[in-house]
Amino acid sequence: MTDLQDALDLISRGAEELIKFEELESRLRLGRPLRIKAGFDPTAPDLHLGHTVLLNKMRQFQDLGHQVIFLIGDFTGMIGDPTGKNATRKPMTVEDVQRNAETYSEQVFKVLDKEKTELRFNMEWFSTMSALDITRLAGQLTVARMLERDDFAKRFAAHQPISIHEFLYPLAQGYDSVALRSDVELGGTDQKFNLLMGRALQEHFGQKPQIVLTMPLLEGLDGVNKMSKSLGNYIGINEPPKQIFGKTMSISDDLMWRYFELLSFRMSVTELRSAREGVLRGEINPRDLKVRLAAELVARFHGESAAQSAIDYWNETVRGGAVPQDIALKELHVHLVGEGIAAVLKAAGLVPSTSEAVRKINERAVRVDGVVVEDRSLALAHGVEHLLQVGKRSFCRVRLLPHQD
RNA sequence: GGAGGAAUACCCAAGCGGCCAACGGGGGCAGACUGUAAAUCUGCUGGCUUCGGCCUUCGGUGGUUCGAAUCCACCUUCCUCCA
Repeated sequence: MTDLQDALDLISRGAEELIKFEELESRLRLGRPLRIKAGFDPTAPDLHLGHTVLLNKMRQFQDLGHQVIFLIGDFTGMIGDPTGKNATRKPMTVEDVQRNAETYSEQVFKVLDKEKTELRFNMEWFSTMSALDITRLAGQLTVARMLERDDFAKRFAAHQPISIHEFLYPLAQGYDSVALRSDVELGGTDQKFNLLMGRALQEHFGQKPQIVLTMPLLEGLDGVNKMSKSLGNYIGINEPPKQIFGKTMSISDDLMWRYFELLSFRMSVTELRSAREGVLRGEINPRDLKVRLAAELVARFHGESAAQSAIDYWNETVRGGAVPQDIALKELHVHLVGEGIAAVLKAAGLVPSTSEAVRKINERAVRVDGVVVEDRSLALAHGVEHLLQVGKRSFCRVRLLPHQD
């Protein structure tokens, strides 16, 4: 009984919506591994933490002993989830799909247990369907029901075009659940309509409707917009350890709780609650919690030792203000008549322009060999190695050499 | 097809003949402080510079003028209303 309660707690952690809770409860009681489905577009992915929210949930199901199905929508991907653009997507070749599937695997199995994951493609069942089959499938749904979907409703009300084929996407995604006999389907909140479609179709095909679990969209580093590559507010799972660590440390104390809830495996819900109280009482420094979160994330994608060295690096450079050890030496070719400091900073790539360099010097943000530069006419000698620094975090070791000509 | 309106720096947005490299906000960067790269406060935010200045920029192309982001013509793109 407590096992069941623990499972329910873990499954609901961070979830936006669970339809329906009682169904999940009774299905867990069956004692058999449930089939957990989540679908993904066959695009070439470059995953960031936002994507891992869903993967984490899948992983939790795996840890509870359930069967996770990673479905690549190579058929649905050709339709494209309705966006209002009045065109079907360009068909992908088998090779495209294969390549993208591999790119997925490289990243996804940093979170999921590969051995316990069933990888499927929905072309498996759609490629053999006839026009008659599809028409019959479409016969299960009414236009009115389709128009309940928010973006369809809006577009219809605004007299914007909706192509017939756009109706096929939710239909196809729903049918995937029938083909896979899924017990639970996971998706982002934006997927709710499609996920519910699975319930409707499964019922028509005599199956028990799947439980629908939606996960929220993770906010990006700014704490406001959802994490996305185009906004640049993301932490990529393939980023180097120091970057993952640093970016995590830069989130606000408020946002940290959200990240813990959705991204951490190590901090249980109860631990999290008491940590929160500790911070409120001023007994716990939020920084220390953030360090734990950052370390956990680095460890997940790069291993424990990388996490430890990221912590050490952080303590030395950010907290201690020390100069990092591993700064590459750059040899710059400059004119014989001593080049001004501003030009050298630009050549070293520390600032985008000499004007910016001059500004930074005026802001007393530039150091050469640890000494603040006061005079922008400073010229560096040739042959000697110098340590340049702009702000607290940008370093470059340079040696000036005479220009070749 | 007809009638209006709008296009300004990374984004939003003022300016409507000289005081405009262009108000303000966001974002970004830096400084101070701190318990972290959180929060808060302050500064900076086109390029080049021998620090005197110089050069390029306000959708595009021409024009008017001593002088244009600002006026005129044409072009391009977007939005709104009518059919």
